[in-house]
Amino acid sequence: MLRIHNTLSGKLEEFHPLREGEVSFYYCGPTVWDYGHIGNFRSAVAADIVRRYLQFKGFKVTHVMNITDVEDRIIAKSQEAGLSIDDYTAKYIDALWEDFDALGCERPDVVPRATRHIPQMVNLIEKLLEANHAYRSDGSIYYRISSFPEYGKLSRINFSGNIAGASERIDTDKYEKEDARDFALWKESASATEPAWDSAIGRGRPGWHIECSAMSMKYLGETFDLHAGGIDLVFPHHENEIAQSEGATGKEFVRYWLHFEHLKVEGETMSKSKGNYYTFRDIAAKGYSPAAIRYFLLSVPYNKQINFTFDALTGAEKTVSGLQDFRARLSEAKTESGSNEAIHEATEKALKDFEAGMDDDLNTSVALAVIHNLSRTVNTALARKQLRADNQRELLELLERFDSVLNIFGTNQREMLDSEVQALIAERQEARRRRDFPRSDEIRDELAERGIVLEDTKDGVRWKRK
RNA sequence: GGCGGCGUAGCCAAGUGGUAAGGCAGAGGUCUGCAAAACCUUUAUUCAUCGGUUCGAUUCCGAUCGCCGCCUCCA
Repeated sequence: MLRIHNTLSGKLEEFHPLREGEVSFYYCGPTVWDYGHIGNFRSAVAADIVRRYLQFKGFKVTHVMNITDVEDRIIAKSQEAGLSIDDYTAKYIDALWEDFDALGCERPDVVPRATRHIPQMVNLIEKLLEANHAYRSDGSIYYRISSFPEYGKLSRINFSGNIAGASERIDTDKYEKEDARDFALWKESASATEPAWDSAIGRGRPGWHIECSAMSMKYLGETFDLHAGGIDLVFPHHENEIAQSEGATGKEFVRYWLHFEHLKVEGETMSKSKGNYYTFRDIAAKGYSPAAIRYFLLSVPYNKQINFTFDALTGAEKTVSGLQDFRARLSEAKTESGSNEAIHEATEKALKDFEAGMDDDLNTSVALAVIHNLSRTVNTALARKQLRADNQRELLELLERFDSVLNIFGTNQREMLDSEVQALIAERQEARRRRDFPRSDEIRDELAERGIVLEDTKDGVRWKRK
């Protein structure tokens, strides 16, 4: 039974979706005004693990990930560049998908964009106005927090305690509001040139929070199972989503809230001013493989801060390559028919332990440890020629299942070597047979320079790309 | 000022009221023509510090120090 930490209750809860066998899952995706920094992808990978593990458990998942493309910063940047919102955000959205795919994240089923859902937002705001949860002030519309007594239930925010240190910042909003805590649902455009939409509630643009309420409702219904995002979204974004959605429908909005912890760099906050700000592309450009980056990002459970260091990434690179070698060795092994009972038991135990770890609030660290332990057991058996055909088949199937969640073993397709390289390998084998080791070493060095690493085994020579 | 998280070997890091998973790096060994890979052995009497509760605490409580986050756009 899967248990997850629900931010709403603050407790570990058994996960039971609304409809048997189906899970509705909304992940608050990125704001597309820049290339995604590595912290964004910590969240994206965490969300991917959530989705994939639910599928592993047999649920049919409807995964919605929004893309925020209406927001003050995007408005400002696109105007600065003299581009429409669509033209300005296009290259960042393309880059997002490239990175997303490189990191092995399964694409969400639905990816709604705020700019494409203005009517739904307007509709929701109208409902809130009717229900007296919202009010007009100048040309803008605000949510009336005093009308929603449960406000604060997700973040457990305590406004009375906040006043002392944070009041200056809360009060600086330039618009006229009844209460400093009230937030904008609809903003009147500041200038005639600013991107804006004409609608029944006036000319303007939506506030940041309303898109998630409107879009999740459209694709997942008024009440849905799982809502995830970075921990920084708890307040105010998710708190406001609850106020908007529950204020408009009178129904429970989300049953389980999941929040992903942040990524630090060398123990510090990542920021451009500190010079430790990295995008996924920066890191990949330094020669680290996307598989290693993915492994690193999922090696620490989602609910813990992860400390990004290049040393750790180098370690992940070696680890991933070891796991991929393991799978290749297993699939290439020549085994005799039958089954080794001890290995069979170890295989079943690994599945059980993997599931137990993941069931415990998606503890990927434990899941990975299970795979490493299995790898050692199986490697030993392979070295001692104790593995039989049934074990081999069973183990390959198990790794396939593990990989349907973690996606770290790589595609493992055997590409063909060009004939020149093949000829060199054959020549080296011949030289070794003649015990002409100077020549065979020469060939090995030459191939290494071409990025092909050779390993001599009892069954012949193996090669892999460096 | 309010609220929350963290501090575990050289590095990354899991975890628990009953005696420290896993990975990387290191050391020794097996195998090998030599390598590589793999395997075996080894690497924290100890979990920031100081107190308390307990038969027993790294795990619970309190204090102290340090780091991180939210309270403002953020993953």
